[in-house]
Amino acid sequence: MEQKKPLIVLTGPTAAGKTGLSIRLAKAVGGEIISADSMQVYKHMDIGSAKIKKEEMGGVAHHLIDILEPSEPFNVVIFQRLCRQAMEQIYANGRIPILTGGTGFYIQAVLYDVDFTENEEDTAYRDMLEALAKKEGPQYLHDMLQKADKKAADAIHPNNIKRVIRALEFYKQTGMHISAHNETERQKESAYASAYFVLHDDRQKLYERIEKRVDDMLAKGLVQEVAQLKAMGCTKDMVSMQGLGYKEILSFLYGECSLEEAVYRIKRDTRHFAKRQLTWFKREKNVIWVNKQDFDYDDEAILTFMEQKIKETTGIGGVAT
RNA sequence: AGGGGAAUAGUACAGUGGUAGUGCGGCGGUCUCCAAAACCGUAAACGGGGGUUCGAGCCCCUCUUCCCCUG
Repeated sequence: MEQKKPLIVLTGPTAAGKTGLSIRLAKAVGGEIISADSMQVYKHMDIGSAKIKKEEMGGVAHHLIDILEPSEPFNVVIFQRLCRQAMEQIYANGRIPILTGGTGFYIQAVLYDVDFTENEEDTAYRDMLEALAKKEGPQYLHDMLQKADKKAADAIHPNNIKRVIRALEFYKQTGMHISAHNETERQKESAYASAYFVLHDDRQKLYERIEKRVDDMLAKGLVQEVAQLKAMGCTKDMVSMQGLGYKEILSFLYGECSLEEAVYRIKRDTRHFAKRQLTWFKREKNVIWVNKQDFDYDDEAILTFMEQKIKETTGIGGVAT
């Protein structure tokens, strides 16, 4: 069997401090950073996505940042493909990939080499189901799924139209049950010699930092950034405009709510988002929790701990190349 | 000081004398192609003390607090 290649994952809830730490880690370990972030892939979206600045990179190579126009679609499958390409390149350079970002689903897709059975665009069927859901109600679609894939239907709540549609689509395209497929995929082990770090902090502190960061974003000109995107022709239905901070400010710019209301929603929804991220990471196997409190918020101590763990799990020493 | 009104969950509000509800927030969870998305679940309250009544969040008295009006 082929030897597993090394992969370092550095994740955690939004505003936990991943970005800063990732640079230091990359330098210590001889790594390059791949962003596992569904919004930082987009150009022209710097402030709201808390994107790292060129001058903050400290010479460390970054991948999957600023690679798409906001009008372009993006999803796990695209991410997985691009991420694999980037990793090959990094291995070829004799360096180590460091997956950094808060999108747990994306990390999972790469780490467990999830099979999404790529198939040609079938938006027609999707659109048809969406229209059907609107007309007949969510229960109607769920009933369809009940007949096609009972197990999936039992597992998915009728109101969760997105996943009901995906399950139906999967059945139509492959003739197989997504419930069975998922079960198989779930049993996979990490495809890499990986160290999976989750950076986290006291909930109260995290929430405070989130609120402060949103205020900072506004001070830096988030509204202007979104206004420019709007002027470029960005609309609500684009994947990029579903990002936190973007959909709310867009709504404000369309006169649908006050700025105060928009800011309130950004803060609230970002807090909720951070909570969902934590829930996700709690479920992931083999994660190494890095509680900042336990290290007295000392980055040096955190780094030492991480290097130690990396040596244990991947066999990589701490010597930079 | 006098007159009037209000007091119900963290908050904003419901609640014929008969099992105290709703939204938002909080907390927990699901997730294998829109995931910064979508979805689900849960805890939590009648200001204090008397009285009337089989039974009081609701009626009466009183205390406390808050709001409005008038000197």
